Amino acid sequence: MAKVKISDVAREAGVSLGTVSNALNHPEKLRPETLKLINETINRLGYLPNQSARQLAGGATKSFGLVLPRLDHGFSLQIASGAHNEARKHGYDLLIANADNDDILEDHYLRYFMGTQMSGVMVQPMASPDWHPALTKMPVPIVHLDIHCSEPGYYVAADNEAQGRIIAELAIARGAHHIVVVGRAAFMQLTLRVLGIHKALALHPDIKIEVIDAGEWNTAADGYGIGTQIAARPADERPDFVVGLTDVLASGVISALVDKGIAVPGQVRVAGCDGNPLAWSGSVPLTTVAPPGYEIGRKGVQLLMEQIENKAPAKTKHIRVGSTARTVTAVAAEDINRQELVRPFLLERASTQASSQTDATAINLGAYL
Amino acid sequence: MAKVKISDVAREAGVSLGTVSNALNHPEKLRPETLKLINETINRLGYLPNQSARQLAGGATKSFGLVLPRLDHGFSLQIASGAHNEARKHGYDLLIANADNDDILEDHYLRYFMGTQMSGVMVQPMASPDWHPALTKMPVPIVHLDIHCSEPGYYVAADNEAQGRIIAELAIARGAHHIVVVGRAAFMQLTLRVLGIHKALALHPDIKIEVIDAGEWNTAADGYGIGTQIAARPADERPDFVVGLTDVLASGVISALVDKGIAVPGQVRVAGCDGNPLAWSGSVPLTTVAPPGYEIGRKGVQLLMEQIENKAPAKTKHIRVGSTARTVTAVAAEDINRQELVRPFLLERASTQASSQTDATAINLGAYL
DNA sequence: GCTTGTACTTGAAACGCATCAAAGGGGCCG
DNA sequence: CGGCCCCTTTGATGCGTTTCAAGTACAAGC
Repeated sequence: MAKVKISDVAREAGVSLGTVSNALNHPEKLRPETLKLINETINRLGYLPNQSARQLAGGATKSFGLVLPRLDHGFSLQIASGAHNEARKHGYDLLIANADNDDILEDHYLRYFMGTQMSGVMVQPMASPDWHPALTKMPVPIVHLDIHCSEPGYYVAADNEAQGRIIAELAIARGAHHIVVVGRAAFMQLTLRVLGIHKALALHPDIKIEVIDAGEWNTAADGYGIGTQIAARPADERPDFVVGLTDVLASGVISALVDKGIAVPGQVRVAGCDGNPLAWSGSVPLTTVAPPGYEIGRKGVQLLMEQIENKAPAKTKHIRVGSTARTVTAVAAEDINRQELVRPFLLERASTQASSQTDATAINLGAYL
Repeated sequence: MAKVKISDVAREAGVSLGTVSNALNHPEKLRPETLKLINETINRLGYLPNQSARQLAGGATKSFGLVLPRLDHGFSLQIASGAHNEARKHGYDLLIANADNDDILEDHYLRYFMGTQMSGVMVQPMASPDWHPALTKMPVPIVHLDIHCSEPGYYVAADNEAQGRIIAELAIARGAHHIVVVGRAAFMQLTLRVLGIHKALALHPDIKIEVIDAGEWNTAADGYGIGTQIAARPADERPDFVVGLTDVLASGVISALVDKGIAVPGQVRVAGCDGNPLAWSGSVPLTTVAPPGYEIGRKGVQLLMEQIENKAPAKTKHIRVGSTARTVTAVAAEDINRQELVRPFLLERASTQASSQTDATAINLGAYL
């Protein structure tokens, strides 16, 4: 089953090689009947252009590459979705690679994309702030997502500090006196969230704050452990507000509390960070601050386009998405709707009910807060 | 910022073009010192091999393409995850494209992948049973996922009929007298589920069964509508068991019932199909039959490998995954754990509690059934 | 010193296509 | 009928690699 090449089509159709090429790339240049003849021949022979050859001969391809650390994280999916839509809008393809939480693989795919004459590449890097400056210097536009660092380059990230602030303000608004933050700030993103919380609480010295490490991976089980521990405390040492640095942690905490007979949100309120639909499962609806993944993906592609279109683009550009409370909410909620990532319909119900109740700066998805 | 090419490296390192190529592809052929010199030069210049040229000159690449209808569907993600792991195991890359529920895009990406000298391509096609036989004839191994049809080719799919049977048996085991199936069997997969249910119930003529169309898209809102309608019935016309053809539908039904004051599972039990974590959100834990997405992805890659390695592979091969109750459960549960798609930890708890209670053939994720 | 063998290295050819300067064909005008 | 212009088609050239037959250098063996 030898591959059909352009010259086969040309011979079969009785035209020249260049004409077939034109039929593919500049159909408007051909006489309609010639075009039709060629297209028929193409279909008849089952011809498929060799992309490698096209790219080699023609230069850059109209496609972007996106390297994600995992595919099963809602945030990454939102990024992918936003990037995809924006890319299509500009007529570009988007190819996605899963680095599977592996630095080596991430690097591998990144180089692969850059070597494939992609018009641009985006990464949501693993937690390495000093991420491969070598790759940034390559002659391929690259945008880093969900990360900020001081290296020159293009970055789009959620304002994690603002997320912390929002959560803290939520706690304050709910009259919290004793807040426990659960999770290990293993990544810059998480550190910033904690920082935001602290900053917001600095104005309220009367509120007691405690940060509890939950183990290396911030799993639901870790959260459950901490939750159990909290439940075991005498009532007066128990916090009235728990913040999970991730939704998954918060989810574990809630389960533990409920299991131990502590009412949520009756006795203890719990909130998370991430807007991670995968953590909102089971009996654990969660109030959360969602970083605008969709928007980050979109902005990323826009930055790529900017680099492509401007001959001499800025060397560095940092974009922080959702730096204000209102933006975080609005964008995130809109995203989720748009993507049908979570029961949009229930979301709708919830927001209708909640709208008059408070100017909540977080998405309230359930009745737990 | 002109791109560095292999000839630049060669000149700079004072060796010939072919030697640099060897350094990249057959390092064992070079004298260690030459290799070192070349590698240093490569790093110094920031050389990145042009993949297009490599592929053009060298033939197939060790990578697979996977075209998915959506990225935000848990099932597709499981497929991606399984395919990814299996591909890496064989030393192949996996590139993913999002067809965004668009036939045109699906076709586009498919052709793109085939034209990129991919070693093989996999699709989870939109619901077109007579899917593009033209592409099947291309000289690139292709595997269709989650679909069966009579065209020759390679297929891996969940046994949807078995899923229906499992749900029905579950209902029977729970002592159901009146079952309502909610959803429009718009796709073959859904039709098969309904068929499975009917077949299983054929042995129980005493059980009343009703199928209610829920509108074109089987949304949560559709489910909510049906749920409301069911709730409005006089108690004796109300079913005691509702099956959502998808989890999303079931999720909507539960919400409606609960909103209207009907106890779930007290008065009405509800089950879904899909194993879709995204539907298990909020206050809607769900018993569901999960098709083994991870396994389907894995098997798909295996079929690809089979086609690649055998010179004269079978023309057609259909694989049905999870045709027995036990398999469906085991694989799915294992998957979910492996991928941390849903709070694996809670799953663990649930299964511990449930284990002695019944030989449930479905994943029981909550207390609702 | 010559041969044979070993261990690397060389560079031309080919991969399949897009491009573009040039050629071809036909209509229109004078 | 000739000249001109426009529309369409042609095909040689080059894209950056890999490959592989041919070449080089050096060592060992006779």
